[in-house]
Amino acid sequence: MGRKRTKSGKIRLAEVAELAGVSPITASRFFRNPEALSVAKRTRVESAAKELGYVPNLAARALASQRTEVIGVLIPSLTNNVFSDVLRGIYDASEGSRYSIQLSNTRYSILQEEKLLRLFLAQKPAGLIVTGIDQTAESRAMLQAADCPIVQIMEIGPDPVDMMIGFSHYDAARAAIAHLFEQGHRKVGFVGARMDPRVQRRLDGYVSAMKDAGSFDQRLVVTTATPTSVTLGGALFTDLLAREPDIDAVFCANDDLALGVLFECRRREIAVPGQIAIVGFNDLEFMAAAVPTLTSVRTNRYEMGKTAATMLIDAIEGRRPEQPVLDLGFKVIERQSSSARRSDSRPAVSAAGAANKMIALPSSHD
Amino acid sequence: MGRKRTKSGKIRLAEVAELAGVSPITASRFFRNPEALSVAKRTRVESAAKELGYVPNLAARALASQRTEVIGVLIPSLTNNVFSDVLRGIYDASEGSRYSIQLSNTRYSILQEEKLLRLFLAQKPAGLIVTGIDQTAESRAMLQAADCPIVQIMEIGPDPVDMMIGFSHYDAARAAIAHLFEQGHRKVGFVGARMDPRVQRRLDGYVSAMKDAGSFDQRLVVTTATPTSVTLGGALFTDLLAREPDIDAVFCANDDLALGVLFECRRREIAVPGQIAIVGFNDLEFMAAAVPTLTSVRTNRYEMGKTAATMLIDAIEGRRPEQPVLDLGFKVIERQSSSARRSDSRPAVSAAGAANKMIALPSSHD
DNA sequence: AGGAACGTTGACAGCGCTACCAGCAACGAC
DNA sequence: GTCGTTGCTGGTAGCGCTGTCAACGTTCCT
Repeated sequence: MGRKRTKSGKIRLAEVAELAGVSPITASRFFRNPEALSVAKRTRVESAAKELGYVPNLAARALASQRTEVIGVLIPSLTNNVFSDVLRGIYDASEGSRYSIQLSNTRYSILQEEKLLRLFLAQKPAGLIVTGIDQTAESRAMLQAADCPIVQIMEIGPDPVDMMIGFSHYDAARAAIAHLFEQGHRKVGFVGARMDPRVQRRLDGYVSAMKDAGSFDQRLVVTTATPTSVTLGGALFTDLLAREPDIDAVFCANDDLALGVLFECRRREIAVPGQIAIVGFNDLEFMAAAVPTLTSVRTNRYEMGKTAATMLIDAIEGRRPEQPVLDLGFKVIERQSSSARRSDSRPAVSAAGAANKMIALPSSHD
Repeated sequence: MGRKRTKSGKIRLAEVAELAGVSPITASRFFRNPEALSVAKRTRVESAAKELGYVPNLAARALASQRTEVIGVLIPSLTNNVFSDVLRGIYDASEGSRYSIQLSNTRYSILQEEKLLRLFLAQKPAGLIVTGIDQTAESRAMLQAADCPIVQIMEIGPDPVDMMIGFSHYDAARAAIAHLFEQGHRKVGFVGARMDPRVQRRLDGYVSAMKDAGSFDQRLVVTTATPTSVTLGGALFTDLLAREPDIDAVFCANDDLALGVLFECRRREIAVPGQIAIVGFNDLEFMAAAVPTLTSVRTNRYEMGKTAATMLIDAIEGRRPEQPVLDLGFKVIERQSSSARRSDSRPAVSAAGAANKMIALPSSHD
């Protein structure tokens, strides 16, 4: 009877055990591995816990068990729509599990990422989700040495640290360009912002596709390190036009830029797709609502987050996936903005319903 | 010498203390209240910690001190742009502090919020940020009873639980309508989605302004419980037009809807603002880039999040703000989409509205 | 029947840190 | 000189839980 009972009605495991008529350790087991208890004790502990409104003390649990039930998530941006979809998937998957999400923002800096990684690892997380495959050597070493499962998301590549889920931005960009060529467009510009590694790989895909077609010209590429925005799309497009007035299509590294290009075309009274075709990337919701509807490359962001968290939790609990690297693929969603060249110069003003009819069409991939 | 040293080179406070030649408790104090140490010991502990690469064990700290350094954040949506800006502010403010953010998504359900609140409170957070002022009675009681600072964000109202930061959605909507009236628009429709409490209060503001002008008609209001989207903006506007073909303006409860209305106008070849004026809400980035540029009500979302977290941390550390309720106000950003009915007049600069916080900006561009 | 194997339960000893209080030196007030 | 007072330091005793291992009863096998 060493310990005095805590004054306020604070419910500890000991209280639950007492009410249930079992030892504290048995009650403890109930919460971690109910199957290990006999049915009789299990129900007794269960009802005792419910009656007292017991909530386990996570700090004590973490201290005693030498591990936490925290999943660390490192993403480069909180405001980018792409990541908010991924995050939603992660949070949805973690809900109902015992794990909680600890989120940190690397702001597209791999040095910041390294710093945060060190911080996270020191707290022995149950698992880790990191963005992309471009880490510092030091970060990579820490990840390799970490004794928890790790999922890299957003893209796939060689040498996964552990698990990996994403798609090939390179292939996706190539598919977008292939689509434009199929529609008869030849002089295709590239507009990109931020130029993080994934955007860079989209650019690489664009370059390779253009070179394959014998159409590559460095002057067709306009990029900036500035963070992306709709306004920026218009500005970059303006630059592109000043350099190469006779382009017939623009591949935008993301949808915000594509929307900016569309507005800039409207401002300049350039017909889309009559004079210039537009293709975006990610297929955000507004792409299907725009006039004309905007072609984009659909990426499965929500699913990516959800699957990543699910894989991670499974791995934490010892159920490692048969497939540690998962390619979620992409789809080129063909819409009005990239339709064949010969169409008249007015944008197709069609019945509201017709716009979304073009959805579908898996491409070279997936 | 009771305890054996942990086998692997795990650095505990005891190791730091030993190297520094002080007792563990003195080393502990160094991390919590360095000023309490003599300068000599302070520097000794500091260099010892650095030399060993000591990282405190947060679980042990939380267990021993009976409190955590976690700030709980409850928001209704992870994908809504509005909240991602707020979140960014919160994360930015928490960075560099000792506090970490624990985020949960209520999905616009106050029952879910209550459940999450119970979960959070059980872990004794250092502070709490909750969205809005509409909680269940039970939630409110828990918040009142919580022994940590609490900030309600996104809006202001009577009876703050503790601290509060936001603005009046009601006044903001009234200001938007006042602006439309100043520009000569009379038959103003309302388009709203999701209809969460804050959107509802925007609707209330709209209704009151319209009634003041003697122009209110229930048929001018089109709403749905469906989550918002650009596409939905077009659909709701279509409904509105079918009911009231001769409206001359639309006030949209958010910018996504406004963009959808703009596209729908384009699809139907309705001139904006010639035939129909459009006003949105929140002033997302794309509003200034659209063609025509779209008028909106600017809200200080990033600042709201940042200030909320800063106030909260200050309160946790005993520096309570002199002003527990902070009204961040709003601004009607006047752009082309709402300019005066006659085509030759340019957007006017006006100081409209009831709220003294409100400042109308000149503009058409940002 | 005897023993092994299994399933179930409990006792004990911490996990790494901090709250609390006691101790000690240095200093000023009387 | 004595007494408090202040500033700094250390010892003790947990915080609430779980890992480990031992002990027990039961079942199954030979």
